[in-house]
Amino acid sequence: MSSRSASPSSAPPSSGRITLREVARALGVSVATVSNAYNRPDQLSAALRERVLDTARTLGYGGPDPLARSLRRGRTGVIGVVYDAPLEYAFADPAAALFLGSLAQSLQAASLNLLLLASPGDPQTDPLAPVQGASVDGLIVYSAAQDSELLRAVLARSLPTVLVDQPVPVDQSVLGDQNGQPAQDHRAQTSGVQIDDAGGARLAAQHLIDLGHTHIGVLCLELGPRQGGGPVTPERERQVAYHPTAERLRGYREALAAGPSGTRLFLTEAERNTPSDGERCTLALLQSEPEITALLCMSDVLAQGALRAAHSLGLSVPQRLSVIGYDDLPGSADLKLTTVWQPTSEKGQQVGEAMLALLGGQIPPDVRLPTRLVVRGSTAARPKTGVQVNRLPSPP
Amino acid sequence: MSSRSASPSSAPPSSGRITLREVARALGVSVATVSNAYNRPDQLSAALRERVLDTARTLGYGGPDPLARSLRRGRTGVIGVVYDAPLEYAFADPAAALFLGSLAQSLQAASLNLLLLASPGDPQTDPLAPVQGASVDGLIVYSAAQDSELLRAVLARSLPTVLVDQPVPVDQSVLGDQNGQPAQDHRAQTSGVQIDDAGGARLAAQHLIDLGHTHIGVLCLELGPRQGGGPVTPERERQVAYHPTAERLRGYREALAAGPSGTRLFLTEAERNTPSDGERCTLALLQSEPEITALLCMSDVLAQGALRAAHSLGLSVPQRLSVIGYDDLPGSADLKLTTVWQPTSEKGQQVGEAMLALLGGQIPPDVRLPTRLVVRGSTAARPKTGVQVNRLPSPP
DNA sequence: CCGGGAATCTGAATCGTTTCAGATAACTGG
DNA sequence: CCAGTTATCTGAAACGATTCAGATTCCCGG
Repeated sequence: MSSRSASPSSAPPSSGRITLREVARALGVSVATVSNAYNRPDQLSAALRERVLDTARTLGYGGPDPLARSLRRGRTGVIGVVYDAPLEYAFADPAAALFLGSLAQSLQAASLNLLLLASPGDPQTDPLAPVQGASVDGLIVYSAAQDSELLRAVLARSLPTVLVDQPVPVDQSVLGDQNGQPAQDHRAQTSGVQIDDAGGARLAAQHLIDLGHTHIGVLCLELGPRQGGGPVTPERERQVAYHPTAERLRGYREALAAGPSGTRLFLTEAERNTPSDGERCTLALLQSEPEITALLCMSDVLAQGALRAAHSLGLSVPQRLSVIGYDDLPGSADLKLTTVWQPTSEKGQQVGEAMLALLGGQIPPDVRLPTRLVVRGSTAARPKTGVQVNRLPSPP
Repeated sequence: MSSRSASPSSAPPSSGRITLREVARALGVSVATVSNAYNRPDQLSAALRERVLDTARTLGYGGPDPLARSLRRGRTGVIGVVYDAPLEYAFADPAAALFLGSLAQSLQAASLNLLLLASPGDPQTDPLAPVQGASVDGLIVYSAAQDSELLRAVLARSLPTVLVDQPVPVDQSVLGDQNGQPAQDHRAQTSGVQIDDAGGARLAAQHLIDLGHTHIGVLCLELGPRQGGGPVTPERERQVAYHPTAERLRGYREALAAGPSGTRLFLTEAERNTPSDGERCTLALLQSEPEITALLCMSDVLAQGALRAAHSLGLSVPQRLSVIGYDDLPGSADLKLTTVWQPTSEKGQQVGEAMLALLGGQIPPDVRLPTRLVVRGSTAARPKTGVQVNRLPSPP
């Protein structure tokens, strides 16, 4: 009724996706006006705006292309989460899931979405490509080996970056371009959030020592990327690349050093952080070191496997074998697992807030969150008897 | 030594982020050449390419901007996953995590990354914004209420889309623009992957009926978005918006209809899919319907809560109370939970492959995967005695 | 010495927006 | 009726790349 004009120019806009320009042309207005109809309603009359939106709908135009908009505006509304293992591992780990959940929540408040950036398992493709090619406003590194190419690639992007459970490297060491170029001070854009990994580990080991255990098995998380697991040689221990693993190990050793001199640690490395790997490691470890009466596990997930192994070996927990985990997952209380609690959700929130601060141009201070020992039913005093765990039934 | 020229034009490129153009200018070559140095090494001499890359490094240029590249190329390398609840829920649900993991894996093979698109819990912000504003090559809908705005927004983007556990709506009903505009045939870009939800549910209910149970409680997943939980009225049941919930309910009812006429179902709806909600619901349900001897749970997570509740009430499972779950999570075997297995990982893989096919211009057929009943130790015949579960101790 | 083909490199259009700096028109009060 | 606002709308320059269609140069056999 009201609109008199409709199709002044009859230039065939052809097929394909409709653009702002075509809407503008169809109405005989400028593209700026159409853009304004979407982004700044106050810049045009309500009537015209209505007509624009109507025409857009009729033409099947779904609004400004997000990509072009991002390019022009300089912001994408996306934060990348870097994970240096195949992504399915991330989801398989409840602690990671919990962390990501709370991270996502705190970022969502600022309308930011998470882009999952994982190293492909496939050795064909370049593991750095995702990080280098991602359109993001910021990066969060959830786990990367110290001094790794991946970490370097992240910092090279000079984006706001938050490092989780990992120290922020000093400039020179990590960005050592042989040609002395300063390569931007990435430190100004980078912040760190960590937990007291070593402290928690120390408490755990101390607990076992206090209970009188002298032969303690340690189920380690991966020491470095893609290696394979198994007994840990001193040499391998020296090369530990993952910071949390290194710290927890350090904590264990510190407690040991402070305890009675006869106590010994038997290290084994899980190939992956899964219950079945924990189970496998436990079986192997107990087989080769039958005097072990307690297990320090670097995650509740591994501990769960240890419990399973103990069960299948007929070793009662905690009477014959004490088991202690790390993380304190939601399900661990049900298992009566003694473990080291860490504020996983709060960590996610802190990381989110640090990112928000960085995006806002501030430089938030590094955060360090506490850990705590939660004693439940999976630990007890070292069995009094002559400790003959020997002659294990071979696993079925 | 070799390079003779270095800085012909001395126009100050000023500060900020370095661009392709500035690298080109510094070298005195065209931008096309610099671009080719990165994207088509065969288009320039190795020597020049080396010089280009060197200069780029010196200047601190980190390679072509992903955003601009995506705009020009028309591909982003990102697939959006739409989840119509706050994201922290997604991560809290092991089944979702499992699914996402395998999905991510299958997409990673094609160098595609996952962008998590969740409805913000905050009612302030537009829940459609993430979907409308995401720069993606395709969308995967993990859970959305039927006929919802969200689903409409997804389809309106006319991108390759895969609907998970949800029927693909027919054109007209969902895209009914009042002005008869056809609005693109989105069906050609949309594919579906589902499981036999109803079938699995039927088996579960049948199992309980076969065991002689006549008063069966049902712990439902959310029937619709943001509601609140509690006993399910017939009216509410009619409005169930989530497809899996509807289907499972249908399966339960079908088995019931085929069984002895005295059997009754007592429905209650969990507010969220968490163990503690399952526990809460179970307590409430048993309180109000003490004759219940068996529980059908729509997820293993809820079942886990049910087990916890039973434990705290002193009801032994399965002697006094049978519990049956849905999903068959990795941890459920440990709990001896009888449950309905679904191929969660395969589902993720199928969804990934369907997306790949769509991106490749094909139209993959809809997929429907089977479910199976896994009988473990949490179900048994209905207790013979006069079933006096009455006089429950009030929860502490 | 010449025509033709390969090897290199460049100009300019394009991707689809946003936004700044006006231009035009309409209204205000004096 | 005019200067000064205010309300609307537009032109054109970014944003940072990719890519197609040449333009040059070089090399080679004839």
